Parts: sequence; C-alpha cells; structure tokens
Amino acid sequence: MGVQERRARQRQELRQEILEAARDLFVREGFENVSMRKVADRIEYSPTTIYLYFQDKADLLDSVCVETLAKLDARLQALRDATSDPLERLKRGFRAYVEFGLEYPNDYRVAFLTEFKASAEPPRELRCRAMGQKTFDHLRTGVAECIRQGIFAPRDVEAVSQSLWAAMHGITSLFILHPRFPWIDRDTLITAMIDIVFQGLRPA
Amino acid sequence: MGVQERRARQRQELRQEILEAARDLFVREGFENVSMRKVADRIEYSPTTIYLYFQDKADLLDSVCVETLAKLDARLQALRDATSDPLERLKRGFRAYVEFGLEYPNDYRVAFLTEFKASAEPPRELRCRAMGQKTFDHLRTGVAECIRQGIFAPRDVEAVSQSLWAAMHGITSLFILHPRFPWIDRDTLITAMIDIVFQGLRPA
DNA sequence: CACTTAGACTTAACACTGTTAACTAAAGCT
DNA sequence: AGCTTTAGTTAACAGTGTTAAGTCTAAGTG
Repeated sequence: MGVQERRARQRQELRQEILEAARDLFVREGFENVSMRKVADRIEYSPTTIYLYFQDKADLLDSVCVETLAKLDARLQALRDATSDPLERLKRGFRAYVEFGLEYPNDYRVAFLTEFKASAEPPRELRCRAMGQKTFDHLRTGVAECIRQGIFAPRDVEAVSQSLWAAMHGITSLFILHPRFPWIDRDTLITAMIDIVFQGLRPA
Repeated sequence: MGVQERRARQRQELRQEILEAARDLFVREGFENVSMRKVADRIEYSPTTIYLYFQDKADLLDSVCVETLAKLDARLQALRDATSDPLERLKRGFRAYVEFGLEYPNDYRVAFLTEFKASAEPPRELRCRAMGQKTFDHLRTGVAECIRQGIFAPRDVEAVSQSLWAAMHGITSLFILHPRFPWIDRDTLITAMIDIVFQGLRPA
C-alpha cells in the first residue's frame, strides 16, 4: 500500500513545483505575459503536463491566488494579534494591506485586479472567494468592535467595511496600475487617506 | 488642391469607423477578447488595414480610451456648470464618476483598469494621460476651493484630491472586477463612502 | 518470469493571436 | 502615356491555450 502513497506524494510535489514556477513567473513578468510553455520550460516538463495537474491557465492562476491571499491573511492575522486597541488595529491593517499590495504588485494584480472569467459553475474561484471572504471577515469584526465601543459613530457595519476595503483597494490599485501619475509620496498619501477616513468615522 | 483634402477626409472617416467598431467590440466583449481580425471583420476590411491607421492594438486601445475620458470629462463639466456650491459639486462629481464607471464598465476597464505597457517613449499614453490630468484638475480645483472657503479643514490639496480619486476608483473598480462579492446596495455604498470621506474632511 | 494494465508524460496538431514584408491595383500628376 | 504615390490585400511568422493520440515505464497478476 506504500506505493499509492508515494505516488500521491510525488504528484503533490510536482503540483507544488508547477505552482511555484508559475507564481514566480507571474510575479516577475505579469500573468498575461507568461505562457504555459514558459512555465513548462521552467520546470523542465512538456507544456501539456501542466494540464494533468491544473484544469487550465485560469485554474493555475486561481491556485496561485489562493496562496497569495493566505500570505496576506497571515500578515494581517499577525498584526491583529500584536495590537489590542481596535482602532489602532484597523489603521495598521489598512496600512498593511496597501503595503502588501505594493510589495507584491503582481501578486496583488493577480488576486484583485484580474477578472475571473465566468468559468462553468464554480470549481475555480470558489476557493479564492472563500479565502478573500475570510480576510474580509477580519475587517468586518474590527469595524463592528469599533462601533460597539463607540470609537466609531453608529453606522451599518457592512457599509463601513466595504467602504474601507474600497479605500484601501483604491490606493493600492491606482499605485500599481498608474505608476506614472504624479503621485505625492506614498506614505504621505496612505496616511492622508487613513486620517480622512477614520476622522469621518468618529462620532460627531 | 481639393484632392488632398478629400483624401484626408476619407482617411479620417475610415479611422473613425475603425475606432467606433473597436470601441463597440471592446465594450461588448472586453479588450483582450477582441482581436484585430474581429475589428477588421466588423468594418469589412482586411486586418492589416488597421495598422495603416493605428500603430498597434495598444494604440487602438489608447485612442478609444481618449474618447472615453472625453465623455467622462464632458459629463463632469456639465455637472460642474450646474452646481454652484463647491461641496455639493464635489459630492455630485464623486457620484457621477462612480456611476459613469458602472454605466460603461468596459470603457472604465479600458481607461483605468488596463496597464499601459511601457511603449517605447511616450507616443501613446501621453494623450491619454493629458486627458486624465485635465479631468483630475477639476477635482483639484474643487478641493482647493472647499479648503479656501473653510468647508474643509486645511490640508494638502494634492493629498486630499488623490485620496478622493482613490476612494472613487476603489468603489468603481471593485464593483466592476468583483461583481460576485456580496455587495450591499450600490447607491447605499456610494452614499456611505461619500458620507464618511466628506465628514472626515470637515473642519474639526 | 511473462503479460497485461494503469499511470505519467510527450508529440503533433488545431485554431487562434498580434504583427510584418511583399505584393497588387488604382488614382493623381507630369 | 508613363511614373509615382497611396490604399489595401495576401501570405507568412512566431507565438498562444488547449486537446487527442501515442509512448514508455512501473506496478500488479497468471
């Protein structure tokens, strides 16, 4: 019975190898500039081998994306555990989110700036969405806590959470997509945005 | 001498025809799902004819994008002329921007959500950027006016303007790129975002 | 040990893509 | 009439994602 286990393990290993090669290439050259053949070259297998481990290119993208979101989630989680004040926690989370996106722009692009083509039913995308929602949940509970403690004016938790996400994503994506726009200093802008938004959330 | 004029006019006409076909297809099917051959089919010319009028596909994209920005700019301009109160003007501009993006999601995608590949020097992109900056200028002067009149707390005009753009763009792009996320009602979210941000900009 | 079967992997091919070079045909000018 | 410019086309190249068919090896079975 050890045979099947070994085979399963080897299968898993190659899958992971493909995943890492793909991630590396995606991040380095951008998703749409990476062909299946390039990934195959990198791992020294034939292009079609990839299709034995992933449904198609979008599935490969999705799998890479899941890993990215896990990484972001871990970072936010760590930061959360290290901060007790709920307002401070949200502010730092905000900054960490943007900085994560700027640190790994291609990862961010893949995870948040790429449209998921409507794939037949939700085999793909589901995992990715589940992952994203988990991260979003952290934001939501943070907002709820701030409102409960009276740090924020009473508002709809969902509306505030989604607004905060949009603000974070707005900065991150604009920086990534339009690097030649005459931006002011990044940190200054992030700080300004945080100031404005959290000022606006305080009780009157 | 009328000959050259006629030729120039015909040239312009065909160019416009290509542009409209491309815009229509881009908007309907998304930029990367439209091939040069599809555009050519639509106008009933050979694919290579397009290259007599546009440098390459990115140039075609850029030209469509310029038109889009002009349309957005016109809308914002009209709204600006119709509103005297500077705060109200900014708020309505905010809403109009997002609604424009949601009304023409593929146009928005093309203009704001597509990365400009680094083309040798700036033949392309320059026009587009100039256009975008013009629109951004409206935002900037609106913000400056609000600060001058004491409607906003004194802050760096550029920081506020860029933050506002990021907020608008954040909502718009998330709606477009992640339509399956469990968003609350669109208008409610836009309103919430406007409330939060402009509340945060008021003097203490 | 010989033989079949299952699995992993590859080769060859299809139908596309953006783009270029070389060609044709017509209109204008002298 | 002959030459030149211009507009447009055809054919081709190198690349893409993806599938169907084939190969080769390792495991299981008489």
